[in-house]
Amino acid sequence: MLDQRFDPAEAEPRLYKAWEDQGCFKPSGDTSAQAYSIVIPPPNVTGVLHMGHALNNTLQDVLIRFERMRGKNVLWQPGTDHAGIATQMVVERKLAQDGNQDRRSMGRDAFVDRVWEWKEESGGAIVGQLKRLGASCDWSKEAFTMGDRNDPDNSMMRAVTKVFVELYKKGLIYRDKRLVNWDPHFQTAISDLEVDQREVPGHYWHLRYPLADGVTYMHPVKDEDGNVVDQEMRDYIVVATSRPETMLGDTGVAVHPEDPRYAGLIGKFVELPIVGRRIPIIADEYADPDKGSGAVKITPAHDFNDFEVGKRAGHTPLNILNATAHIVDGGEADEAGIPAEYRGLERFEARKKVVEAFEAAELLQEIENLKIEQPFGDRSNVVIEPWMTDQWYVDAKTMAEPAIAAVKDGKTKFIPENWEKTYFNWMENIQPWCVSRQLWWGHRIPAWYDEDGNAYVALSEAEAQAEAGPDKKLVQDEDVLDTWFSSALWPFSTQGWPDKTPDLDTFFPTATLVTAFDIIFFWVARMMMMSLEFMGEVPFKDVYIHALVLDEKGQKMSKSKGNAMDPLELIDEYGADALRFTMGRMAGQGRNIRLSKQAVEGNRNFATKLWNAARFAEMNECGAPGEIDFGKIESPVNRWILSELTQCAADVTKGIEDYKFNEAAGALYKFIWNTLCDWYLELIKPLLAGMDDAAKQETRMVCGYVLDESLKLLHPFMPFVTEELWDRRAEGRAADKGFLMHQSWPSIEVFTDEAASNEINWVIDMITELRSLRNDLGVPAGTKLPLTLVNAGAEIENRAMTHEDVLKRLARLEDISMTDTTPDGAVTAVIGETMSALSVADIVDIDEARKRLDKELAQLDKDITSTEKKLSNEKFVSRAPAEIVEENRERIVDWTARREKLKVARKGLEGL
RNA sequence: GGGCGGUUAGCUCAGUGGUAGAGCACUACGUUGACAUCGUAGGGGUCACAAGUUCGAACCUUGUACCGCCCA
Repeated sequence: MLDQRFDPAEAEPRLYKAWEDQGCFKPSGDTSAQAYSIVIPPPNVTGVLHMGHALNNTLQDVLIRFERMRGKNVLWQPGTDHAGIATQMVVERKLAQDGNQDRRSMGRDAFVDRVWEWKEESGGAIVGQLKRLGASCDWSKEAFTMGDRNDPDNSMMRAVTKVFVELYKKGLIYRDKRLVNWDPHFQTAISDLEVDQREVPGHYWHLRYPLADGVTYMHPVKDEDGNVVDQEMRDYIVVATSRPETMLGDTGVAVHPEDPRYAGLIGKFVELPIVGRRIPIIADEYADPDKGSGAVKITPAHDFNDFEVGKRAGHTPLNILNATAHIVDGGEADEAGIPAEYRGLERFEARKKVVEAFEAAELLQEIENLKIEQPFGDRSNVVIEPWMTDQWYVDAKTMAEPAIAAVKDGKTKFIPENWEKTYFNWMENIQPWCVSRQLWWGHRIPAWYDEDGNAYVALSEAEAQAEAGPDKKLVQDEDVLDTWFSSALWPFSTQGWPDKTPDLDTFFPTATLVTAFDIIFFWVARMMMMSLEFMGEVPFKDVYIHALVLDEKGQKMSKSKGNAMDPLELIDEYGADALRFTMGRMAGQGRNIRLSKQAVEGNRNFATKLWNAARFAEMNECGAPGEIDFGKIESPVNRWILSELTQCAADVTKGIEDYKFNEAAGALYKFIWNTLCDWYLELIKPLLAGMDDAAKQETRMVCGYVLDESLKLLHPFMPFVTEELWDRRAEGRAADKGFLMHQSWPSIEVFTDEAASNEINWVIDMITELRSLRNDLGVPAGTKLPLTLVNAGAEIENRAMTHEDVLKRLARLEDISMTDTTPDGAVTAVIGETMSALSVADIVDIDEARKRLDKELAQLDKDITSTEKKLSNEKFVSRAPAEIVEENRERIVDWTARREKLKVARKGLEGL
């Protein structure tokens, strides 16, 4: 006997373990079947499961379980990525907490060992969390972007090295000195995408740069409204900056070539305060006449725009910051002419001191308070500095071309389609991809330098040495590769590439990538580029972009806002099935998900409802019949539920195939709750309790069958409760057929029986309307009333007699009788097409009965009038499709007949 | 500045041209040997606004307003 309710906390771990122990997640290996593969977007090895993961992996698991049941040879490839900065950060922090040496004093090898130890002990917690969610990944193939520490020859490592070397040989990787986003905290370059542009309160300092050589000019003076009222003579030019300390590295001042105010100054010089350097005033369209003073200081070594301006003007960038964002010392400081008291100052200290110096020299014109956009490292939360360094770059522009073409040609499709635009927009404006990072945790760059600084890029040190010649002393590049460089290879590196393996043959390219939009740039684009370059094929046919999970108020969840919901807490409280089904029901295309606890609770209730339906089946000996022959089913209610079931199967299948998860989940919810539980189980109760053994047997069989098929259809969304019920119901099943997750997906052929549907829908309408009438009249819930049908006609009378038990039970009727004349002392109503009289005697509110009829009559009058008007419109009749016109005509007929009967009923109430 | 999306019941959202829907919340009533994590019934909407196309618009077009997000 089933318990009163499902206990997810007990059942879920047990079921997951059973699946895993039996190897249920491995591909079937059936090579005659179509292969279907998904690679998981590898979560950070430092990560913990958040709502985004929960959604992302639920949807993947729905697809995977669905296709597995459809008989495909299915692989869901799991794994984690090594998350260069994040992991290094975690381990460094841990070292500090434990009072150990920092990484620099312990040395590179020892530190990297320490990171591996951390990874093995506490990394990958998220894997266990994915299991709690029910993810049916093939864990025997779990991969890691850094490969296997104990196997230096592992393919994940070799893949990265091979790709780097080959791209270098093709000229698609090169070394260059450019500005990068420099994180002074981690002392590494980071990508644009790891930089958060945040709007913060800041200042514009308006600085006066004195003109050199005694030059003066007339500058317009404006009044409060901005009108020019006067001219004044100036011996300085004003520049505005939010970073005054960078002036130490200024190489010029730019004005717009067509700005009349400064036309005479172009080619003149200013004498840079503090450092005393003479720098030119140049014309460049970058200077915006409407912004600030219209003149802008140029610091090529510390600003991306200035870098370009400086290049155009032929300036040599002057670097004034070191790797920790302190003012330089030594040769570089000498070159820039930086006074001793500024050297070695931290950047914000230097800023303060520069401003003070300008103030003291009466060169500080104004401090404007305003919001400024400032770049922050998304991991370090410190202000990022544009900084000149030598880095390795991938020629992304060249590699993007085939990746753009592949989507244009439809080889890879985005769903929803409009994300293509985002992809194209980014790909078409792609910048060189800086792939080197000044970290220790990651794939070491396979480049060696001789003493003259010549680089040798090779698969191994020995090869590099061979290339350089025996006399050269080589040193390997200190840097590692960007984590995304290795995850870009994920769809094929996880399948054994560069070796030619059966898995690679079978599971590459993958079927679908499931991800959120924010990773299109990070990852999708890069996988496209790398797969096309090295495999000659797109990595996946479909890219399904799902929503973000927001809180109830529609805000992004974040730890700092404190509005984050923990999926594991929700799983603890309501079960993984409830969370998954909630995600599925809300995963409509192109819309974000606002998650609330209430929603999850509602879906937990849905699981309980299903559980109790199974309990009902158990109590009534509705076993597990396996396949049944629809042709032999006789009773209308059973034929009706089979047609509803098959329609549901078709809808669920279509929904998942089209990535319309909400439609699939919605169809299941509606079928199981509103059709199966609310009606079918109620309608069959008299049959199950009745004396007709044949009907009873048939009903038991159909009920059991429908329940089992429902479990199959629901399984991809709610794997645990369905598997548990499948197992608990196994007793009646002919043979042990194993796990539900390995059953065949139901057929999508829809079984229809219009006559049965009409009959059952009549019963349902009858009951609904009688209940509504009783409620409106204020009939006490427990009171049984006699019902009389007046002039109902043979078909209706037959139906009423056939379904007498059900009608009596569900509409609380004393009995049902037929008559030709309206009985006295009864309240009459029109139910369906039938005048019906409920003998309610004095227990009802006759006023309410009249009101009810008046209301309905008024509504009918309105509907009839407006439809008549429509039909009298010649244009409607001539232009609208014939079936629509016909439909409206039929409506009029039906409504008019109903109105006549209502009028009679209303008249009957006059005397009461 | 460029792009994308949204605006439908108190809330969260379905609804791609033909009688406005669901879940939650709310109100009333609870009886039936699956289920109170439940059942039955009910109230509640100028589909943001304006103009247009159409026999007919929540849906198509244009514009406006407001709200998100992405990119620069």
